[in-house]
Amino acid sequence: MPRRYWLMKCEPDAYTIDELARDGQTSWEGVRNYQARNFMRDQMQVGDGVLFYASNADPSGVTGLAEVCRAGYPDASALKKGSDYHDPKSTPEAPIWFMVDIRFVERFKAIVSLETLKATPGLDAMMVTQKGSRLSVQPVTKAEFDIVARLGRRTK
DNA sequence: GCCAACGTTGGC
DNA sequence: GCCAACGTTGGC
Repeated sequence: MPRRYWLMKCEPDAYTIDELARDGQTSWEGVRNYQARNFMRDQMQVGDGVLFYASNADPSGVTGLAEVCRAGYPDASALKKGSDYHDPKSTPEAPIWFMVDIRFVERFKAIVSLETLKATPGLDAMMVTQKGSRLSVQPVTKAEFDIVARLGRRTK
């Protein structure tokens, strides 16, 4: 299967590209949306490229690159009583929620802001640039991924 | 902090 | 299975 590309959102209060750089890799726990879950459970593969997106930030935008280093597996936090992410409907036998692991690849010199994404030709179809798009794990094309990576590497 | 857009829940 | 009410997301 060819390498695929994704955009994953996270609020800076929860996790940042700097923390990923420090940790090397992390488990993407806590996603509680079925569409996003399906992508992680069914489609994301080791080696897939990830645009790391900071949402609810000032400004919001892509702060770096990551790579899937473990394909979808059950999200243990859903089973943990007392966890913020606990879901009583999920059981070890029939887990509802899934996550992937990602590893740090690159921290952009400067954030590629949502404003920039919206203004860049070739990125018009990206989900994240559409109004009302709330999906926290989104597919992106290789062309889109490459454009954003180039924007992130340029020195202003 | 506001609020529009969206996803989920639950009564019927 | 409809849809109103509710909770959440996320840009601004």
